[in-house]
Amino acid sequence: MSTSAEDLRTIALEEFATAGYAATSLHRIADLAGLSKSSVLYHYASKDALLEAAVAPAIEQISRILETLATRPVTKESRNEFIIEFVDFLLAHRLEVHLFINQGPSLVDVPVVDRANELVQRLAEFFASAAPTTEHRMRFGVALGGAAYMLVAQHAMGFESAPEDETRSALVTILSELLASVPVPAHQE
Amino acid sequence: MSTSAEDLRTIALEEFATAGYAATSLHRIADLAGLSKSSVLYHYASKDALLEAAVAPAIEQISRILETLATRPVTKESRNEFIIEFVDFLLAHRLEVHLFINQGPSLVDVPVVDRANELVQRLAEFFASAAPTTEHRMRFGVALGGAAYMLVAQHAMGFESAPEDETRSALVTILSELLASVPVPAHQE
DNA sequence: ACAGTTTCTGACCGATCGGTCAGCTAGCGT
DNA sequence: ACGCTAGCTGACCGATCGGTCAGAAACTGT
Repeated sequence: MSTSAEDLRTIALEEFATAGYAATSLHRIADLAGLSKSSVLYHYASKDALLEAAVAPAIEQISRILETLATRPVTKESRNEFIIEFVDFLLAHRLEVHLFINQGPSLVDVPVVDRANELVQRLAEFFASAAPTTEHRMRFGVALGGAAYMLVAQHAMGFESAPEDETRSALVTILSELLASVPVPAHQE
Repeated sequence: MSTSAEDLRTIALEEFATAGYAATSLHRIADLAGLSKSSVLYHYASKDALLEAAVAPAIEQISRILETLATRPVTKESRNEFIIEFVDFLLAHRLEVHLFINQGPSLVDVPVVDRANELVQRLAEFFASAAPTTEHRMRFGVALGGAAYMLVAQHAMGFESAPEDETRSALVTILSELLASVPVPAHQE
């Protein structure tokens, strides 16, 4: 098993998410990994392929979460459980989420990003399904975009990153509050 | 008075904010404006200069808002007034804000963007000055990043853009709620 | 009609981009 | 010792990048 391929994925994800996909050259990724540009293209057929490999695990996980979500009925309790699950997902894949949220529209030609955008739409529908008013949809959008922004930009905002569990509980509180007033659909047992 | 220069500013801002600064070429901006790349560089000395010209009005306005903010004492009432003022700023300059929030860290070499980042830090300090806990700071970050995301990505999230006044009132409600629990500093008359 | 200025353009430059290719090097099974 | 493969590299390619420059085109006041 080669560690280089995984190192490249990690490095590329970090750079793509923080500096931007278009602004990150294969040369820079190679330098950060201590390799040559040719070696990067040996492990991954193209820059697109490297991006896909870097974000694939996050896509799979959120896709899995959404599938189990579709089976269970939507109640206040199941939604609160989901928020906790979702926060853990955001914490574990903050770079990928930041990449999707901020660069999604400009990366429409990459298939895996298209799929991510589709998943975000399904998430939005899930939350606003019972009462698709402007405010309810905006609540979800602010929660998602705000969390994604915070998790990678907190150091740029002037305060050092807090311990992980503190961040987690604060995020659960804020997102729960944001989404609490969004009604759940009426359903029969 | 030439309309070309202002057209270029508008077009460049739209492209920089949605497609990304690095991913937007001068050739594309010229095409969208119906001009040649040389003409773009006639009106603006460089790509950086074009970016600076495009975002300068937004910088000046938020800077002015922050100055008047520093003179008045911070109370619950003055903060609620400020939130409304801030929402109107976000609505009027959604593209610029989106650009700062999403691409700020990768554009540190452009002076005007550095100044914008500094202003964001002052805003964060303003809100968390009384109780700089992790949650209070995150509330402001989620509010800012979430609003910036919503205002340009709402069409990408599956629902068409709502009428402006509806968006405005929803945003005021959400941001007020997000920032309501953040205490104001105790002060004497 | 003329000169002067503003606006605009195509040709061109060096640098960098993503990507290809032939070949070097190190390890491993036999 | 041998061949095979995986990992890696520098040289090279066409395309595109931001930017320069000399000059055409259009508009101005006189």
